[in-house]
Amino acid sequence: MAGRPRGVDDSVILRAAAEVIGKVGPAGLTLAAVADEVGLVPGTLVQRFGSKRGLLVALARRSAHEAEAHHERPRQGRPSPLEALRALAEESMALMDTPERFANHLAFLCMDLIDPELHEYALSVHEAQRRAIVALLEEAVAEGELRAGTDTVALAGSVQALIAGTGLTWALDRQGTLPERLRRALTGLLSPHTPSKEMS
Amino acid sequence: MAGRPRGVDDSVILRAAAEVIGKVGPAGLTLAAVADEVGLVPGTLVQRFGSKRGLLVALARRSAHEAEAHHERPRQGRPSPLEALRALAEESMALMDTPERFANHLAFLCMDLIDPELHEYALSVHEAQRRAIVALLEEAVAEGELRAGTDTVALAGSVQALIAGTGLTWALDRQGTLPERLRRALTGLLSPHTPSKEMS
DNA sequence: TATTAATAAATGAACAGTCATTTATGAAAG
DNA sequence: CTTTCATAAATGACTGTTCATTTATTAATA
Repeated sequence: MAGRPRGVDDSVILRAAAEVIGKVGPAGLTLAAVADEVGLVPGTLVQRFGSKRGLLVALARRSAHEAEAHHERPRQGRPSPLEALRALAEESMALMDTPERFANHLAFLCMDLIDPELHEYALSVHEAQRRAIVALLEEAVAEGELRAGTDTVALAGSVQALIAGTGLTWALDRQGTLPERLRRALTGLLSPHTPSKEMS
Repeated sequence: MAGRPRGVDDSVILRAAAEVIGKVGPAGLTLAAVADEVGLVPGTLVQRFGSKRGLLVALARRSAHEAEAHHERPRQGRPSPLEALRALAEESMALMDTPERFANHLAFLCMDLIDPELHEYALSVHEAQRRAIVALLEEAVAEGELRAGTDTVALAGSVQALIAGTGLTWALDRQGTLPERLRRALTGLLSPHTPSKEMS
C-alpha cells in the first residue's frame, strides 16, 4: 500500500509558507517561493494541496488551531486576573512586533479579503481570544479588581480593539516600544481618566 | 502649444483606482481594471503616471492631502470637546463601514507594505489625526471634562489605537453596529471602569 | 480667414516576464 | 509489480510596459 515516502512533511511546507508570507505578504506568496524554501518544485505543491488556495486553507486551519490552543491555556500563576490579561495582551503583541510579523498578522486578520472561505478561521481565533479575555475579566470582577456589574463582554471587545489597534498604530509610527504603549493604553481603558463627576 | 485635451481628468482616474482597490485589494489592482473603469487603455495610464507605481504614489498623495485637510477643520459647534472627539472618531469610522471601504482604508494604512516610499503619506495622515485628537483632549482638560495633568499625547495614542482597532475587529466579527461599538469603547477609555480604590 | 505645422493624448498591437496548473515521465519503496 | 512521490517541461492566462500610429486641439503663417 505504502509507496515512496515523502521527502518533506506537510508541516514544514506550511511553516515555509508562513515564512514566505512574513517576507512578501500574503498576496505576494508564490508557489515557487515556497517550493524553493523546502527544496521542492511548484507543481509538487499543487499535487499535494490540490491548488494554491488549498495550501492557503491548510495554512489558515493550522494557524487557527495553534492560536486557539494557545488561548485555552490556563492562567499560569499570575498574581492577579488583570495582570494575566496584560500578559495575554503582550503575548498577542509578539505577533506584530516586527514589520514582517505585523504584515503576517494583518494578513491573517484579513484573510477573507484574499479568500472568503478563510474568514471562518480568522473569526474562530478572534473568538477564542475573546473568550479568554472575558474569562479573565470575570475573574477580575469576582476578585474585586473591577467594579461589579461591568459588562465584561463589551469590555472584552474594547480590549481586543485596543490590542489590534495598538499593533496597527505602532506599525505606523514606531514611537516608543510596543509593550509600553500597550500597557499604557490598557491601563487607560481599565482605569479612570475623568474627574469624579462622571461625563454624560 | 496645446495638444489634444484629456478625455478624463487625473482625479477621476485616481478615484477609479481607489474604487478598484476597494473591490480587489491593493495588491490585486491592475492597470487594466482601472483603465476599464474610466474608459481608457492600460498603456495610457503608464504614459500619464510614468508607471503603475507612479499611479499608486499619486493616489497616496491625494488621499493624504484629503485626510489632512479633513482633520484640520475646526470643531464645528459641538457642545463639548469630548463630544467633538466622539464625532471625529465616528467620522473616521465612515472610512471603514463597508467591506470595500475597509479594504481601502487598510490598503492605505499598509501602503508601506506595498511600497516603502508610500509610508510617509500614511504617516502624515496618522500624525494629522493625532494632532487633532490632542487638541481636543487639551480643550477637554481646559474645560474640566478631563482630569488636569492628563497626558494628552499618550491618551491620544490610545484613542487612535482604539479607533483603528475597533474598525479592525468589527470588520472581523461584524457584531453590533460600528458607531455603537466605537462609542462604548471610547467611553470605556475615557471614564472609569475600576472601583474608587485605583488599581496599581 | 484658410491652411499648415506643432504638440499632446490616446490607441492597439506586441513584448517579455511571471504565475498556477497540467501532463508525461522517472524513481523509490513495499 | 504496484503504488506513491517527485520531477521536468509545456501550457495558458495574466501582468506591466513599450512602440508606432492615429486623433484632436492650438498656434503660426500666408
